[in-house]
Amino acid sequence: MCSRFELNANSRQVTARFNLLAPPGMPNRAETRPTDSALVIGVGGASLARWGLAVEWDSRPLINARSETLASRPTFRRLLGCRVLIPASAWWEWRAEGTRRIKTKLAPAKSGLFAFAGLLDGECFTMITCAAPTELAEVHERMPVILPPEAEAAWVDPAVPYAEMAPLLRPMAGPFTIEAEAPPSPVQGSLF
DNA sequence: CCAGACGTTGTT
DNA sequence: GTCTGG
DNA sequence: CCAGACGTTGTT
DNA sequence: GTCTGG
Repeated sequence: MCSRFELNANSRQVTARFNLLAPPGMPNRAETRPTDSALVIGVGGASLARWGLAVEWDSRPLINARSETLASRPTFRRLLGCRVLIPASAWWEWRAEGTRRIKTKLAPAKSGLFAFAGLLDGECFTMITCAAPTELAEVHERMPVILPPEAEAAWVDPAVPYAEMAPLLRPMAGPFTIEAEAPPSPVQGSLF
């Protein structure tokens, strides 16, 4: 599921939206993929972290954590107090249509920045997922957890027990904008 | 980052 | 070799 | 002891 | 590498 997202904003906009004390250094690109650096906001403010936890049994980064089970997974359990916000403006899923996969850009219809729920492990982070609501299920059955803005401060506060935060890990209410992106064009068209 | 696809016709 | 998706 | 999981997503 | 189940 979510293996790509966007933060289409500048440092000043992020500072204002998340009440930061100082403008953060921003990622090089708006579009973030696994292992890329992304902006994360924790109890100590904003910083850059790599997307995906390193695990011993797979060379690929562990980019998602299921909300339904993360409290019982040893890999994530130790991180339940290292909660971070991941500022974003949209994310992508791939809708299966026969054998084709249609890249689809998703965002809350109410425009503006929002925050995914993440867990930080040193310099790497993972993104928490939940079931997708009906409106999005036809695109993809899962989605990243988007926190209600009023819960963002508590989410990053390690003094707040995880048990109080767990109820937040559920599908965001819509509506959403859903934009299918143009299928990739051939690198070289036919000559005639 | 890395594994897997990358295409179609016609049909095992 | 390059692109795509997880 | 030792094979298999360990985590996700999507699904042969 | 470490943990778990048979």
